[in-house]
Amino acid sequence: MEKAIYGEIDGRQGDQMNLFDNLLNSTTIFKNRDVLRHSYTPESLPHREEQIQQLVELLSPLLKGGTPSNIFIYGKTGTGKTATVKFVIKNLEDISSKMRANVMVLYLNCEIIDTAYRVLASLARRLGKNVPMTGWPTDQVYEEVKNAIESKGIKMVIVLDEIDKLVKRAEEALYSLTRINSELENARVSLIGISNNLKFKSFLDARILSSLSEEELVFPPYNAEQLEDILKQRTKLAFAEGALEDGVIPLCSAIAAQEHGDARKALDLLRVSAEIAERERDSKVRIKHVRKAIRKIETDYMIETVRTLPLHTKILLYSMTLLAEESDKFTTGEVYCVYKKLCGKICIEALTQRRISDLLSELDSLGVINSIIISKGRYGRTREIKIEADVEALKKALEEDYRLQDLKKFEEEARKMLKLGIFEEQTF
DNA sequence: CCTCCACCGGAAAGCCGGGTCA
DNA sequence: TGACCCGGCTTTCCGGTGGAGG
Repeated sequence: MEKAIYGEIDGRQGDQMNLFDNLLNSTTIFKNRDVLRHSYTPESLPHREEQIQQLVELLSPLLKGGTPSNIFIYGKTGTGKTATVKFVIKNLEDISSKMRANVMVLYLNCEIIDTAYRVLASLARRLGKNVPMTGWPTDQVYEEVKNAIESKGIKMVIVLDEIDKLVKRAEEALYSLTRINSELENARVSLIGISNNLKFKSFLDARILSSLSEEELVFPPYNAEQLEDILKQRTKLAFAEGALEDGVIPLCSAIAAQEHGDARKALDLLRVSAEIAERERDSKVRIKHVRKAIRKIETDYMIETVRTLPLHTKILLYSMTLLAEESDKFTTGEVYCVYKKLCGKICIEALTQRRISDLLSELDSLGVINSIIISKGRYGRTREIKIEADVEALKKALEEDYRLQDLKKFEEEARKMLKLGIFEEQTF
């Protein structure tokens, strides 16, 4: 990528060009790329009419002086939960300010606001109270919030997005929020919990759960045609006329539909495809760009998982990249030998082979490597391993870890040893 | 048909950091 | 504050095994 950009600039050194001219001049494909981002809330949500209607009905008591039930929303990622809720909330706020209904809505993403204190403090701030970011006892903030709601006599709707993130850190905050109504005289609080993890229900205290999920809404995954509609809708806003080759949208939709009907994936795929097309100075997004995008997203994802792997797994992977230079298949024993030597070189205690065997299984299920158990008769039974991911990209990701820096120095030596087959013997 | 290799993978116990409770 | 517990990671121990070679 970098090379390509520099290359082109070198070639045109004569002209007085700004570094960004290249990119600025070639934006014929995109009209507005923000439309494809996750944060964008569209004007309408195709194929979510039913859920919108249900949500509206559940919330309608707010405008008639009643109290809506607490609502629990469940659906996999990219099924439009957040978008739908935000969409409905916005309408609710608009109409309630028009009707002068005393309704206040607070949207919280629990991935960011992930402790009891922060939840309560955000609430307090939304209510105009001046609560410091840290410092106060949590129950004091709770009192503050309760009093503020009570004195204003408002109907409050609190949306807790990614509520599963709260359970571990702030279950008691959830508990007190579900019970707050019993302490209020002339104000009401309703909760909307959003989660993409259904198992989360089983972790939750039964009392919280029953109060939280008085009403439940399920968001099913989108199918390919539905995804197509969504992409078409966004395409109109995001791209210039005729910037997409025929078949691009169906392909993106089909791929995303295979993977759990995730609209977010579909949009990402389309955006990345377009970015590749743009970089290649093509006037249109073509099927081949989508194919490239699929691979790019795959490797990016793989790199990200590799980055977050624990140290020993990284060393293990590094050993395998070395072995992969010699042949594309190798066995547990070979990997373990190299791994052990590498550990010795950087003064790290090696794990046992038993553990390595487990780590290999984990890498297998992550899809970084592919291993099958075969029998070589007299020569034993073992895993036959090959690296599934792009080895170069993998190596690059591994070398980012400062703890593996020293292994590079050892690389040449290791190669020679591999060629000579010295790796069978014990180390030190 | 039997042997025996080189590892698989289950069970159980140990270690460690963090959280809880009196 | 220290005793205690919990869960994740790791080691120890060990029985199990498909099939090439005898």
